[in-house]
Amino acid sequence: MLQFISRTCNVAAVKATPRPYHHGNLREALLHAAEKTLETSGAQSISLRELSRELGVSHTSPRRHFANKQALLDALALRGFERFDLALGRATKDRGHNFQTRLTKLTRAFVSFALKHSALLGLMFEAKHRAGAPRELLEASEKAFGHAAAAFAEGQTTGEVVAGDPWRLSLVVFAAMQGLIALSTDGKFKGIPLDRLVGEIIERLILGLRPRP
Amino acid sequence: MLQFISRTCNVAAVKATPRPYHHGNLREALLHAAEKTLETSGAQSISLRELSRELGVSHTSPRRHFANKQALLDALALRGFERFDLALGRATKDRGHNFQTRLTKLTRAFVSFALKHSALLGLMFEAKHRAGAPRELLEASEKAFGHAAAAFAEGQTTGEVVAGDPWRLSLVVFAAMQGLIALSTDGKFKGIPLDRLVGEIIERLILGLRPRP
DNA sequence: ACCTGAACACCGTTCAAGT
DNA sequence: ACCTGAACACCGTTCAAGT
Repeated sequence: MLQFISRTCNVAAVKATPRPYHHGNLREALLHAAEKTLETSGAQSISLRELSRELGVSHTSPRRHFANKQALLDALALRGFERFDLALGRATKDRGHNFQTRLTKLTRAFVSFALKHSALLGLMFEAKHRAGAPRELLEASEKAFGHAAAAFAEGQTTGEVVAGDPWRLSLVVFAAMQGLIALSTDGKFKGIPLDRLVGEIIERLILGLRPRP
Repeated sequence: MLQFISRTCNVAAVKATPRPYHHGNLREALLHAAEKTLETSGAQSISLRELSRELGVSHTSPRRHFANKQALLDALALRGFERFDLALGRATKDRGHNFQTRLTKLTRAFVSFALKHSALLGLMFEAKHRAGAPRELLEASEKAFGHAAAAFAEGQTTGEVVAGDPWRLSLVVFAAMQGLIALSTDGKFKGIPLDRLVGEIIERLILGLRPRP
């Protein structure tokens, strides 16, 4: 399986082999190459001309698959949200735990995704924020964050969570995680690794900032 | 005073008036023009050549004042953090209130800054996050966020806040705000304006997600 | 349907030269 | 000390033409 992937995706191999006039899978190849560039050199280093060069096609061929550069970035962001959704779904599918445990798993999955794909996550939110962002992108984002709302709703039925709109309650947690990542550098906040902070923050959110009466 | 500013900063006036060989204030003028572009068209639209054109100087003259484009963006981010610091400082200087009120004022100031200068805030965090970001930028960020830590420390002395490192406690609040902004679109989350959500979130953070016993 | 090549209007950065 | 002009090596996008 891994060999299959590396054979179809290996850029050098594609370049060396005499390529037919039609690439056959240019859209996929562009997205794959773009993501590699994103993770290694940042979003600003993504260039349609450079990607074309890597894939051995003319610099105008991306046009057939993406109306412009932004469309390619949006497609990359959409894939990001889809994978993000899967990661969060996996983290919450096990219902045999209490609310705090589920919430901790969910937030750890979030932080883990953020650390592994930090440039992609940045691109995802930037694309979503853009004026005139495609509807699919907003929907994909909504879907991913729905996992938290679902966990909160279930926590309410078991009496572990206060009453209120689950979406607005879950906002607090996601916001805290998203912000934690934004405020941190190198996966650390004031020298403490993020994944060590997660458990602490979740407990603080559940118990509140006020001293116990 | 306002007239003075508009006279010295008005780009059209500078362009129309026969300009001496030395601009005299090119560094300032570049930063001012760059911020205008940032707020109206986004960070990606900032171009050294275009700024030079607007100011009526050659496209190579920015080089004397900024080693490269990134240096100009960093300078812009640094100014952002300084203004951010001032805004948060003003919001917390009045000590005649309880912890919840002070915290709400602080977070409202944060959200207000974020809504007024969203592109700048984005640039600030991106610049801070960059590998090899200048030390000044990290220090300026630290200084601004110190206002929250101070409010938490004081809340502890009056028994309104649980024990613990004030920096780590304040992280929860700032993270929540930062994330709230990131997760929202157009200053709204699911149609509800951010400033309406702030009070609700602060109360939730203070009381906790758990139902009252 | 998919890809190419030439052309256009942009970039940032470097460097020798001017005031 | 500060600014300029020419040059270099890049961009994204358009469009007529090729397979």
